[in-house]
Amino acid sequence: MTTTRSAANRHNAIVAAAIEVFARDGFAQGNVDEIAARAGVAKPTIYNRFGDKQALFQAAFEQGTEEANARIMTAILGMDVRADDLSQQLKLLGEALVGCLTTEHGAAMMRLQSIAQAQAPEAARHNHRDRHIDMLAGKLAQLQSAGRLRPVDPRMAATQFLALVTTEALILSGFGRVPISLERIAPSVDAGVDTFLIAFGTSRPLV
Amino acid sequence: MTTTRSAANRHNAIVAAAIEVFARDGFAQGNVDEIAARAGVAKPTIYNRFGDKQALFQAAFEQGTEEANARIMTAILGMDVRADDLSQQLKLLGEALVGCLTTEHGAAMMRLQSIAQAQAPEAARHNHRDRHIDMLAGKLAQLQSAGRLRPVDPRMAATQFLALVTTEALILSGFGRVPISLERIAPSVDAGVDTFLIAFGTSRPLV
Amino acid sequence: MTTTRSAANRHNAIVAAAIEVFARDGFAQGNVDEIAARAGVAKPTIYNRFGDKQALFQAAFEQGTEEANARIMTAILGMDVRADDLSQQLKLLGEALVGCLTTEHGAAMMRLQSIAQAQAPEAARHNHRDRHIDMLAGKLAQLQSAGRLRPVDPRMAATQFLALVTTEALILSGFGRVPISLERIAPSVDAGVDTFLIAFGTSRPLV
Amino acid sequence: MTTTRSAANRHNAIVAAAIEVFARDGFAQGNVDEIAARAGVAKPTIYNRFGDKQALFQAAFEQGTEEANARIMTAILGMDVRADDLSQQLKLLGEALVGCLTTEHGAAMMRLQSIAQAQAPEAARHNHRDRHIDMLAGKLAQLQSAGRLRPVDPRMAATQFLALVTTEALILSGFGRVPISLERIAPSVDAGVDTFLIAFGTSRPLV
DNA sequence: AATGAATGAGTGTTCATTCAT
DNA sequence: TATGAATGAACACTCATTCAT
Repeated sequence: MTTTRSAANRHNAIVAAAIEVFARDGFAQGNVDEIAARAGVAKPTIYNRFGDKQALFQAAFEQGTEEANARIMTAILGMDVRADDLSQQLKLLGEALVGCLTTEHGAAMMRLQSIAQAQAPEAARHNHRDRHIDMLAGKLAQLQSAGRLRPVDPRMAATQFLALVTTEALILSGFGRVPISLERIAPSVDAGVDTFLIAFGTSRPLV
Repeated sequence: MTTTRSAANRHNAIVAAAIEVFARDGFAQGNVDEIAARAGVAKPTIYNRFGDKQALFQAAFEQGTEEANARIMTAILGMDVRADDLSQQLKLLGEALVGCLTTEHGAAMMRLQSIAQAQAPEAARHNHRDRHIDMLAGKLAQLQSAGRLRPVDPRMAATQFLALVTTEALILSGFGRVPISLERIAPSVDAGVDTFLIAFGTSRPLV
Repeated sequence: MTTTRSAANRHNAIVAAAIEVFARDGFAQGNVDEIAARAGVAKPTIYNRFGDKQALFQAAFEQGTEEANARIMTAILGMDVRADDLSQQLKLLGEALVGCLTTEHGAAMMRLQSIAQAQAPEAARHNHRDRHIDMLAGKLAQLQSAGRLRPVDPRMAATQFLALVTTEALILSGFGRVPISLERIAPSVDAGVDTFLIAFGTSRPLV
Repeated sequence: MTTTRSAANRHNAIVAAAIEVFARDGFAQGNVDEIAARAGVAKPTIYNRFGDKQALFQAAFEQGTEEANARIMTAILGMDVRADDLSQQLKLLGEALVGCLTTEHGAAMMRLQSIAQAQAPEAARHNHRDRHIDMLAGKLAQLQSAGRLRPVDPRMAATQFLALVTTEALILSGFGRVPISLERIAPSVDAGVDTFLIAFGTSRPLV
């Protein structure tokens, strides 16, 4: 009670600082001193709580991933499968997903993701991508049941949806290094959705 | 003739060693001592020729990229737009492209690519992706002229082709960190081509 | 009380070691590793406390200069302007001043002085020579008031006193590099005082 | 005959470059690469001709000293012991001597001198100071014979003359590091000569 | 539990010097 | 003889990690 900053506060401050620093500088270049300074704690405090640099990274990565994951899940869950304009719904979803990457935090997480890939492959498994695909596949299955999408393997469709819709954003953003505006990326999202609907929709366009 | 190793040999040995080491350990962790040892030269030789670690990385990255680029260009150029079975041609192309990534060298280059992204964004521009898309777009345009693909923007189609066909390989391989077999990835390539042809082909499948 | 070496101890040990090493080897050749070893600390301790080699030199130079300065000030202040034998007083002063240079520490400081001159001219301003001249001028002014020296500009007289009395010692000692004994240098000190008194005294010798 | 630069030319160019570089940067910091570049030769050429860095320094120091010495000797020899105005003659001499230090080359030589003192004490013996004192003593002896100076040990008088006249210039110039103008230093030269004449002249001033 | 200070182990870079031509 | 290229040996400086308090 006397301490102005609770233990949880400290913990969060450290993790937040670690995300910033690791996302900016990578694992090897990320400086524990700077993390401590930004978090407003002494270095040994970090070591007392996290053990070593690798574990600190892990913790930061996991917590950050969790947050990003929650956002993505929310976006997917938010899609209204009963709305009239399916194309628009999918484009909104696509933009929401891409938006998760263009966010400061989202970009940082992408960087952490690729850093983790290089640094601690086992940790990188926590990317939750399978969960996103499952959840999206669930939505697509509903659309199939409603006769609004062709009845193909929903996980495959979900995977390809993500590829069509997000790849360009990933590349343009340099995998999270360069911030990109939604305006810049929207056309490729829309084009991805269009292609997706041609391939998987039930109302075929003229040849 | 008398010297067992010419200057060019040394240069290549250094670059090759740099690619290996940087691809495995990243830029910051990549050890110049080890690069020198692997190349069989003294450390100052590297500094004499390349200036500093960053420039060495740049050189390695550019040369490696050039090689990978050549392979990809060859794969694209090799596609026979007049062959009867378009689907098979595209699948062969897709597998060739994915093969460029599953190669030892290709994987290394992908790792360098993402490292460069983090380390020297301006350098990472040398990834030639636009050239690949242009070249592939050229091929697709030919197919459009022949009435075998719908007449849509060929660059957009090329971009989406690459997304559909290669994304899964990129993700499964952890962006080059984990080697993947062609067998493992072939299904997703084929599925990507199938979807591509449904969306962009002229002979529509049954609904 | 429990720690055998307090922080201040460490600090002093480092500075002392730095003085020794820099005085012997110069700035560029002076090895931080050796300074650390002599001081019985780890190298990073030095860098933590002083920042870099240049700052370490500065600190050593300033502290050493301060000490040498104190000794010289004491010598000047110690001169008794009321003693009967003025010549003897001045010779004692001269020998004391020269003694400050023949000391191990004094010689080291002279070397540091010339090293600093080359290395960090702005730092070398801390040589306090002006203060010595001022203080000596004060003493000479007292002697002038007492009618024991001719009434000329006391700072000029002080400057020339120092030149006459110490120049030979400086040169013989190779500016601090070679230790010289007081016996060896005393004659030139005495001769300097004699000349000084002929020029500035009030009781003229026979021609 | 075919080579545009003779061997002697090369030699001189190297020595000149060495003087510049060593005077500016000291021995340890003086870079052989830069010396070679300034001299327009390859580094091994220097090593072929001089052996090692130390020998190169020695050679540069000796040749430079020789030149400076010649200038000083000329100044001393040029004093007219029969001129009416002795004071003026001595002041001209003093200014000439000080001028040898304010020269670009003279200052460089002073720096080399103190560097040599630190680097190779045995080499520093080549400073010819004793010769200057001898030669000046000879002049003073002539003046004594002519009854224009009191008959005291001429070497001692010469030594004190140099001290009185040049010390201030040495100090103000930071031993050659800072260029000083003759105007700035002339007063102290004149004052030194005045004091010298009071102490050693035969026509006494009023008390 | 938190910290100021210390440290061992490295790492990029430089430079005098030497081969090979 | 002159040189382009190579190298061994250092060295300043950093940083994750740990003591002592």
